[in-house]
Amino acid sequence: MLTQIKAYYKNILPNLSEEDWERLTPCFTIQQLKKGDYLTRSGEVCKQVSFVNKGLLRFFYVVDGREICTGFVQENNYLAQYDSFLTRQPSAGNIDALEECELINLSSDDIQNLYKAIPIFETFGRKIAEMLFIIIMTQTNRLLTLSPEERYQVVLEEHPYIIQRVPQYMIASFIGITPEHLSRLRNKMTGKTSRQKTKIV
Amino acid sequence: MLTQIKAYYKNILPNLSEEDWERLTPCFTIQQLKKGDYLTRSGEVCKQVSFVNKGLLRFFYVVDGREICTGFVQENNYLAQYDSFLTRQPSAGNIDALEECELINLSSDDIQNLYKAIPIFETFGRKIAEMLFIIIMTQTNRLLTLSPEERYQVVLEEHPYIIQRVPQYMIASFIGITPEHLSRLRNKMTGKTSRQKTKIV
DNA sequence: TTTTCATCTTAACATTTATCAACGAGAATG
DNA sequence: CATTCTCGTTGATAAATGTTAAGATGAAAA
Repeated sequence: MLTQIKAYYKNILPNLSEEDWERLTPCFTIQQLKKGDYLTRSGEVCKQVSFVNKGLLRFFYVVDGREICTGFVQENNYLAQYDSFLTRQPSAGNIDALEECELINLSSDDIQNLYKAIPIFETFGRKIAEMLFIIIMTQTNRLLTLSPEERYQVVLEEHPYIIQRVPQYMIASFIGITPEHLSRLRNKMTGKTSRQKTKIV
Repeated sequence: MLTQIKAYYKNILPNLSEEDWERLTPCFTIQQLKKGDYLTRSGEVCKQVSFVNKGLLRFFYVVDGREICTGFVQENNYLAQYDSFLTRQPSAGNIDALEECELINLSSDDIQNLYKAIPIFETFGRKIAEMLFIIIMTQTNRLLTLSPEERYQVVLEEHPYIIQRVPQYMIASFIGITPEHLSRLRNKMTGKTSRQKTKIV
């Protein structure tokens, strides 16, 4: 059960001792989600972070009755409604399961205690925050510097798995266009020789 | 000289001891920038973080010969080409001074040493990363969920100082439109009664 | 199996936004 | 003072993208 998450911690914290790991594991709780289940809903305060042991989830907002995806998280990554988690304010976003999921959770309270009790865990928190920052900054930069077609191309190249597991209309909102428009772009792109254009990030 | 930055640290780390502060200050170096000077250039690896003691700077990319602003940082904030700083890879972005600036710098090497030497400094690093994450995540969400007009409205409401100190064409690229289009939106907006629309984040 | 539902595609049309060019105001410079 | 230069505005036009509606396909459900 904990094989993957232990490897994840060891990768970020090569110096993590067996003792510290043993102090960590009692804090873990397991959560199962079925396809379509919500992990967090708009208006809630997020009080945990989840390691995705199995499955795939999405972040999304509902604007004017439409769902807009802002991110996807698959196995072997950490996931939370971080804005809400960090600010302790209700989030406007939702997270739900696109597939059957198995999560390993860590509560806010436990995390705060771990920060105090295990110095190296503070490093873990910092590195997670730094990773998330880079991911989200990359996305922002792409929204501002790339065309929709280029953004789709990047998704294809960097996250080929997403194409397999996520409906196209979700990808469309993720790159900031309508499903119909993405369909046309795809149609236009097929058969093209690989282009070289300015790519930021 | 260090009044502002000390208050900044004390705010983030209320428990910061006078001793720890004294170990920190020798690492600071002062940098002056004139309007138009670059702090970091595309292609460079960022090896420091800067506290803005005075002035205003912008992040920007050059795409197809055009400058696209992705952020602004004014006095009393930390600033760096963080993607490059964290990954130790060359950045595609630039930072330059929109006004005469005074910066208080901390080098990568010193930061790494401080992480080891002063445990509470690790907390500082984590909180900075968390703050940056929230800022940039908010921007991404707005690019995906708000119209250009709404995005401009948000800038007006949240950063009225930016309007005063930054040329409009930079604001335009920051919210993802052309200067001409922003000019038209502003024209259209004047005289309107305050609207209430769905606002995410 | 049949039926329903979700997803993707396509077309016609509308709207938004970009492009290109010109002009004017005001600041900076000589 | 005259002269650039930067910046914002406006207009005409083009391109990109959204909207609405319809149909096709295949998966899920009855």
